[in-house]
Amino acid sequence: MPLRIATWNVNSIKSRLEAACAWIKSAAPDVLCLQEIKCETGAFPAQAFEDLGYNVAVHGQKSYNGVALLSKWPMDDIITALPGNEADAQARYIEGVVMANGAAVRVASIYLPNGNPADTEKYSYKLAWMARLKAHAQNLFQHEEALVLAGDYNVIPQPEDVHNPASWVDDALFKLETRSAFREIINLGFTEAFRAVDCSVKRYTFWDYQAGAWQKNNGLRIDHLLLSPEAAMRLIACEIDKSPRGAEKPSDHTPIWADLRT
DNA sequence: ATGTCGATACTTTATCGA
Repeated sequence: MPLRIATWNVNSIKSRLEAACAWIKSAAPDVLCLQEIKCETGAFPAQAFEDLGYNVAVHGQKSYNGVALLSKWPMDDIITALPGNEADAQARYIEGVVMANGAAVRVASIYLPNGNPADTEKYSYKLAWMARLKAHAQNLFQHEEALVLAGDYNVIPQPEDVHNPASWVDDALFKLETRSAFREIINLGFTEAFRAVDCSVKRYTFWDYQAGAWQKNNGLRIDHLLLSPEAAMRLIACEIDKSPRGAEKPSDHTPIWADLRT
């Protein structure tokens, strides 16, 4: 059995608890990285996931942001902040080592800042956060271990990852500066799992709630799994599961998972 | 052109963030 690592921005775990439990039962991920849980750590519905056989690690925050790791396997070395800025109070990062049948895989659940509007301090915060992520990833690379940085990157890597690239050139998710910062992280030696196995276009992980974006397939591919070489050599599949986005009361994101050989 | 959600509070509608 491969090790399945998934990521899903649920846009409030309170609103999505039923959908999350249903998806977990159907996709049976070993690890699920959640973003935008939008609740404080103590308010996270851990019991519901423990009942499904998962260990739970949460870094929550009132109202906004918030990330979590669910793992069928024991987790160790949990860290709940991206190093590099002690003053940053936004809950956007949690990392842990999953002990899967004796083989350790380090997994992070990432909620990278949106950054819009791009002419404000929100965008400089995004770029600073990406620089911190790069620095931290560079440190993690020294371990030469299987490492998966998964989450909502709020980055459209390439024109083929958005329905209408021309209208997104000034957006914080697609600006050249954003894509360049993402590329800098990739260039440390990561493999972006989806593009490693699938070159098809019009493949998205997010569709805005507005303007019939889902019905028209006007989406964005902004949820990614970045694999260290030790993880990438084990990659056997990566798929976007669109079904939760088409269900009742959906998140605006849908899950994406990668299977690693064990 | 607009369109939608979810959380919050001096709440029952407006504001913010996405």
